[in-house]
Amino acid sequence: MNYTISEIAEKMGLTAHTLRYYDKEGLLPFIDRSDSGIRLFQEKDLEWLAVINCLKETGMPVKEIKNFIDLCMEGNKTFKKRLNLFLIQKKKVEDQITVLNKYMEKIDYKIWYYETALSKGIEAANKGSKCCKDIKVGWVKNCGNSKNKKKQ
Amino acid sequence: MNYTISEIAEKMGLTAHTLRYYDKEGLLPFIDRSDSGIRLFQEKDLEWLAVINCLKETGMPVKEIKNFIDLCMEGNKTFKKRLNLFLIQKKKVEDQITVLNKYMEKIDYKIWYYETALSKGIEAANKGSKCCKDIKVGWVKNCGNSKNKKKQ
DNA sequence: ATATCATTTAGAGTTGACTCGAAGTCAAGT
DNA sequence: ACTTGACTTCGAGTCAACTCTAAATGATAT
Repeated sequence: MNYTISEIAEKMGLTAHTLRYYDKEGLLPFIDRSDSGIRLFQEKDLEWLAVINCLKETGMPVKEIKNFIDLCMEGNKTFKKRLNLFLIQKKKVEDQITVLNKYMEKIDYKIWYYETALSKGIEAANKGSKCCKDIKVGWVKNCGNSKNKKKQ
Repeated sequence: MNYTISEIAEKMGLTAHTLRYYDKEGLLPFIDRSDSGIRLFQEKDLEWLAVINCLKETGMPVKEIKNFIDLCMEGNKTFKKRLNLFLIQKKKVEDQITVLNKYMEKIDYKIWYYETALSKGIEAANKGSKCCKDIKVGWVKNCGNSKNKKKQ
């Protein structure tokens, strides 16, 4: 059974415009067409879209996704290259998660700072921090006048 | 002691252009200027930049960062709003990490798939998957042999 | 003091990823 | 047959976030 571009757009949380754009960019060379040129999406295409979506959501640009699709179209002889591509992508996602966790610490410090300042006053917040020394100096106070420092 | 825009750009891993762009967008209202109009960056500004960087790297658009900076400039009476902003941002980062972990599973499956196909053949990979049923149908199989299509 | 290099502004250009509009074609319902 | 609404392509427009250029001024080294 076939689906229209709108049905697929709906299922994938995209617009039909976006799907046509992806097609134009060479991301969807596998979709069939009717005699009159209308795209006939099938169940299997949802798998393709899921992988494209995975790569896109983990930060791969459209052009690189196209390269991957091109590899797929070349057949089994590109397995090694594709494996490598996913190994690289895995590393990138791991790095992204690491970075996000790092920033999460900063955000947690800010939350702690503001909560302390709100409940006990600014002085307590400025004195109390034992964690996150790198951003210890309240930059509340510093909205204009500090002495401290250092960050990479 | 003061730093030039280039020194700060270097330290922050940005370009001087980008810093001027941020300034133009209202992200750096706190930096001093010399009589002749040259920006005089101080240690304290590195803290500001670190927080701006944190918000930017966790996906906050420049315009929203500006709103936050504006709140800071209004002084202590905006503490509650700022706390709230960071609580929202924390939630967003948690969500991002969750999503990335989800995609990581898909990537791991792909890696497993290609490794199995490479070491034991495609059939084994197509039969063996117990996990990730949603992408179980080998799209390896589906590569290349779909009837055809058109393309712009 | 002169050359060289950095800084300033305003504004234009680039890139990536859509997003939309026009004009035409196709398919389903009455 | 006709209307309506979804589909098609092509190309232009939008938006965010830079990125660069030009022309002028500032700072530094010889």
